[in-house]
Amino acid sequence: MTRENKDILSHIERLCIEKGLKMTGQRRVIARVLSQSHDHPDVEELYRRASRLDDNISVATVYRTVRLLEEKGILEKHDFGGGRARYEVTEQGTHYHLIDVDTGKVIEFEDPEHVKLVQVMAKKLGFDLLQHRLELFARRIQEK
Amino acid sequence: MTRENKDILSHIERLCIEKGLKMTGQRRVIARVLSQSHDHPDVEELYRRASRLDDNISVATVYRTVRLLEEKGILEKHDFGGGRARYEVTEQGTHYHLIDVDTGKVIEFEDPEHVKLVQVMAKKLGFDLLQHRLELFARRIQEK
DNA sequence: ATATGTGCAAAGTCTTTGCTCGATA
DNA sequence: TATCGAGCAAAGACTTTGCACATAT
Repeated sequence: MTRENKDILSHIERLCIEKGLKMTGQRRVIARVLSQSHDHPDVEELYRRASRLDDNISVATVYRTVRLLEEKGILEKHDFGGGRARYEVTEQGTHYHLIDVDTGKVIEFEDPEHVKLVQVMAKKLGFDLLQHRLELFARRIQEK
Repeated sequence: MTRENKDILSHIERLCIEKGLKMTGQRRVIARVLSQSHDHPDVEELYRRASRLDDNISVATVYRTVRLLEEKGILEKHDFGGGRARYEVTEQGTHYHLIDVDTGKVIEFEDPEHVKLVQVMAKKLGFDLLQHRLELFARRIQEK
């Protein structure tokens, strides 16, 4: 990889370095792609985006990298149906997903009250909550 | 299939008949297995349980049957991680899952208030809620 | 220099499907 | 009997992995 565009580290690249990961050219590209992605791409899509920046990347590497980043807590893996895993950069603070069943688009939203609520739910069942997910499958309200 | 044990229809078999499904011996067995299962088995496990009752069943048929029953609304498909789909009989009234991360066990619970709450959430975002899922990943509280 | 990452293609999982035979309504 | 289901094995879709080579630290 050349030096151009390298002085500015992407957000994810910084996180990778903090975690002590060896930064290869491929990982830098994938990190950059992830930093610029504000949706929930699957591996195939990440591979497509990464290849646009650098065609020296194999899909196997994308698979290996997302797994690595997930283990490091940098990425989150989701299953929104459709058979392929989808990824997004871990954000601080829980957020939820509403999936538009007609378009497949995912809308994110937060609800701090709900976060407290589910902790109480778990406690009532005798558990300490580690993680949770709330997913709404819905259809846009028709306005005529 | 012989007549033995046939006079008593299982709960699921009754539902299948109501939906107008052709009841083959295999479907009857799978229906019986499902009626007796109060957990969240995957296809492999259903196949194992069905084979115990009748070894004339192929795993392909189990796949075809769970898909059919899911389409008919008799079964629900879940993804609790682990790569394979897991099934449970549809119950009236939404319920939620708490997954014990140490044992993998799934605890079901209901919360009618929460059902209303998420409908409001969706509405605020401009959507009509079709389905939703809430899953808690948690660890049993230590008492010493 | 050494440990680790990558590409490629093969293999692994889970699931679906084409075809022929068999069973249900 | 005509239609639909089942078994079997092959194919599909997504993901992982073994091996030889390349690269970061």
